[in-house]
Amino acid sequence: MRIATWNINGVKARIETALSWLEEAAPDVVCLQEIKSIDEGFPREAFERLGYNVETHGQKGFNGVALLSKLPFDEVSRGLPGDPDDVQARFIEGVVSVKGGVVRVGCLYLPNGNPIGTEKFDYKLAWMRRLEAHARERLLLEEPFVLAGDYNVIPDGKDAWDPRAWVNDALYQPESRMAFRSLLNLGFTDALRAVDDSPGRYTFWDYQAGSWQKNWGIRIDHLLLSPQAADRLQGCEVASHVRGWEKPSDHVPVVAMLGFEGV
DNA sequence: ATGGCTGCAGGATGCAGA
Repeated sequence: MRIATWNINGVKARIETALSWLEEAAPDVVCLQEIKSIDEGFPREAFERLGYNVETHGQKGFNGVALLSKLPFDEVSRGLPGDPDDVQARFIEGVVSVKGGVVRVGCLYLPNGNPIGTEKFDYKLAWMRRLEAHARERLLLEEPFVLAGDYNVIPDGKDAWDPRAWVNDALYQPESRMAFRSLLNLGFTDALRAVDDSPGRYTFWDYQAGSWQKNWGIRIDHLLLSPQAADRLQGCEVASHVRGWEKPSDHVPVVAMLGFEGV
């Protein structure tokens, strides 16, 4: 089973690019972030034509997440628990059945948090505490569980072309990185790092300043695997070539391969 | 390398992103 995460930076602006990659890579489950669309405006038929079941959690203008799956969803839930006043659409979770069990997938768009020293950074850290609490609950289920998305966290210096350029950025603050480590230390496996610990495995290149051409990238899109999912891990790849396509997102897809009977 | 771009809402340009 191929499970992908991709911040597509606007589903309506990216529809042709998205469909091209889905046809090329044929992932079984896809976590999309920054759809920037309300549910009613999501071009679901285009994805359904490729054989996907579609579940969205959108809002007007910004944010928004979606799940695509070739297998039908047994359950779907929208929103991250822990703050009923949070109106930002940044989390959706679904369960699909495979032979002998289930796979649970959480799709997240973690707040950027810039600039530091403002309520935006406080919101980021609070959101990460809520995510950890939710993840802790889900791990009790002892299921294959994949928590995938745009974490907006650069975990390590080797995850940036020039870490010094990020020292005052919310994505690389010690508090952000510690919260990510705390989440990992619940028992998750960073899928890419389980198969490749080399530097330069970036998932984002800014639109500005020729960042792609200069390879000024960062790694901020991650798939975290529960022990039951990590046991199935067969590989993980960053589809970096997609950044060079026409009308690209500033993020590229990351795909983890999990072995299940039949998929 | 603190944004030189891009998408969205709305119908000009301001906001948000990372």
